[in-house]
Amino acid sequence: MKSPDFVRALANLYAVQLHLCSARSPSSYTLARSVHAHMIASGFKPRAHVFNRLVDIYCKSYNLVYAQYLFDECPQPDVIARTTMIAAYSAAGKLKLAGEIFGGTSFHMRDTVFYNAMITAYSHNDDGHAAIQLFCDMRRDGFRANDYSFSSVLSALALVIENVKQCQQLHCAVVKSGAGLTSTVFNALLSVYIKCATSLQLSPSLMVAARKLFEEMPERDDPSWTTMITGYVKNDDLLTAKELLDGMNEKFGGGWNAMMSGYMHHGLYHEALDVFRKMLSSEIQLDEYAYTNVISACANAGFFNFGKQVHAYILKNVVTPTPAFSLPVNNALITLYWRCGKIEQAHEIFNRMTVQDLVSWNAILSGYVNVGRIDEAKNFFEVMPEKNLLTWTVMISGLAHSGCGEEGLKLFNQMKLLGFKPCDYAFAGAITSCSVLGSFEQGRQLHAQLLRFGFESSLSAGNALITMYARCGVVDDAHSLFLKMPCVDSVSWNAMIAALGQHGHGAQAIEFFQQMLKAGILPDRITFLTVLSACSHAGLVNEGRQYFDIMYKCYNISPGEDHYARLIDLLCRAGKFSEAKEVMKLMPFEPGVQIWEALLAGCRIHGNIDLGIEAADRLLQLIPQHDGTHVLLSNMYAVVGRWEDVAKVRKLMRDRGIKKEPGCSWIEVDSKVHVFLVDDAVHPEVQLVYDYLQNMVHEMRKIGYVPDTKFVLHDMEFDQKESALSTHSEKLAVAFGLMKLPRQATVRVFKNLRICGDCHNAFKYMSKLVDREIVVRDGKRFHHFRDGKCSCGDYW
DNA sequence: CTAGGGTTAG
Repeated sequence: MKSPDFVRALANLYAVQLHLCSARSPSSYTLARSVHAHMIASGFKPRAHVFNRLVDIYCKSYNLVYAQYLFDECPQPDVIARTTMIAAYSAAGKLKLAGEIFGGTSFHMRDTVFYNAMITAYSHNDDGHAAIQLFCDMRRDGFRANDYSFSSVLSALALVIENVKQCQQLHCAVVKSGAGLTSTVFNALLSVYIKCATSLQLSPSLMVAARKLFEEMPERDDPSWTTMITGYVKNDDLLTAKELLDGMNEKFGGGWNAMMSGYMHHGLYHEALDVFRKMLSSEIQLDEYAYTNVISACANAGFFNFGKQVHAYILKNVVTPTPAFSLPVNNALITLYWRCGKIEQAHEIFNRMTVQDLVSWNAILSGYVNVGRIDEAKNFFEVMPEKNLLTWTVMISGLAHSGCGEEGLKLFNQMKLLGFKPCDYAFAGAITSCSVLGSFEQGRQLHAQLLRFGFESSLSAGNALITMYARCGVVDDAHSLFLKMPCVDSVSWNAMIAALGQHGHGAQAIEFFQQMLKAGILPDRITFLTVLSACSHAGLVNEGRQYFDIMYKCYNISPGEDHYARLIDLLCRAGKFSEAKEVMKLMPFEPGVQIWEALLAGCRIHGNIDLGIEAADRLLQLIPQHDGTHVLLSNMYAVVGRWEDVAKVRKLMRDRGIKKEPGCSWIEVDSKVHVFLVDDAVHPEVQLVYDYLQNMVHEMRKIGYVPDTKFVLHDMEFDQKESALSTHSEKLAVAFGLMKLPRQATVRVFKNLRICGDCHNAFKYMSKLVDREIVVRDGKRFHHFRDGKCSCGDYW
């Protein structure tokens, strides 16, 4: 046990120490933690001012939980502690808790400062009316409003003002009110003018009035300059903002930060960096806003090296940053690191932060989503302490882009049930989910909902819709949407070229590409990927090669592995293996997974067994557990009738525990979607369809559509060969559709697995037999079978 | 202890 004297001495020491450091100083947080720990260990109950000091430090370092804990420990918290807590709750957006403290404080304890804190709490949380009401109550109850009260209520008024007249009336009222006309009050008034200018779309006249007020102010401090410069920035007048900043002689940092942020939001990253460099070389104090702005600009613009240098500079020159300092800076750093491909470092920064807020969580979540590590992203999503609209949106679009369409849609509905109003990005994610699933009906409903929400001119949602319509089989709808969109960007053009290409309309895709160039849109690396795919799917070998060449020559885009893979794919599908090998020799890097996959797929089609085995060997070294490689290898052996080797690969797959996905098809009949599974023996129509197919196989053999020796079996054993064709689910589905649909109607099949050679043959035959179009989705591509031929020109 | 301004996540 400590003696009472010792504890008293300690208490005095604490009080002095805490009194000496500012609440925002770097060491205050560490000191508070050790004092707090000591208090708990020794059972020491300090006097109110020490409590208040600790509460204040915790609040200022965003450590609301500790502050709350201390506050609850206070036997009788005085008005100062209460004021501090109200401010902290307000900053954390917990208006209700702030209100509880306010309401639970008796009248005789209250003072003006206490009222001011609550007025500010309301106005910071966008409840202007409540703030104004409380300001009136305060004066009615006999408390004198001071300049802080006026500043607070002015910012509340900015929230509710509806027209210019009110704005000017307010100006007069303030002058007459007898408020101490301090610079704070002027700044608040200036801010009212500028907020109105921005929201009422009457910017010119109000900005002139604001500037007049600014010039007439008795003295202009840092916030005055910041407010005025921000005003111009918010009204998209960067030129005037810059002029004003250049005319400023004081060493205030706020205006510079505002300027940097303005440049960044207009995509002028070089200018933003210039501002930062000027700040560095002048005597302006760099603060967290400056660092946050510049790091964010670097992350957005891809200036990763500069960003990392700033990080190093901070670590070297800013001693022991407090959590309050480091929170926004670290949040920006998380984004910087994952954007430059260093997700592990981003994670480490996240882990090392003493406090994380929602922004930190969203930043790291986006990181994992954007590098495609969806399982880790899901884990973060699960354990997040709170979620906002952005959280949900990021997760939904992440799931959709990782192929988890069902989960994406589920989350979208969950989000709506929780009362979040989806933004256009959220819609885009949900729509992309439909593309993945091929759910045309749901996609159309989402489109209708989107219009009801007033997002008809949204670029991101529009682009997602183009892809959705295309991947649900209706290119025409995609096209008419593209034409209806009020403005389009390169993503829209890419989506449209992809839509045409995926449906085998190679020539039209190229035509669209030419139109894009004519419209003055610069093609990017995605454009070329898309164009090359289109050529490959339609068998346009020469065109594809030509576009591959101009990519670097005319547009200075160096082809990546993905571009080379498309080119190899194009050549191999056409059977030009020696040329493909030539390309691989001249390639500036070693072939990776994508290249070998393209090669193997081509070999499978043409039965080029030697090259195919080499490709498969390489692939199995690179990705030993990949099911697709095994399937392709086994199919290739099947193409040349090496059934023993097929069986060996099958055994290998079993030994390695590789399970192939069950084949599953969706077929659209009378707008209802029927599902067939490979082993769907319970489906009442299966036997009927089976007989239909047996008969069809027989007929196909007679005219040579199904060569006996080139039967490709991808999920059967060798001895099941005879029944293979009739058990393939997609063919069952088509047969079913043909029997049910009225003549001439188009049959659409949506399937996410690759179709095989015998499917392709069967579809061709069926289309001729029944004289109608059959549309089959094969991964991201489509085959249109008509009159015994396929749109892919048999370059499948 | 309270005010006015500039920041971070897609």
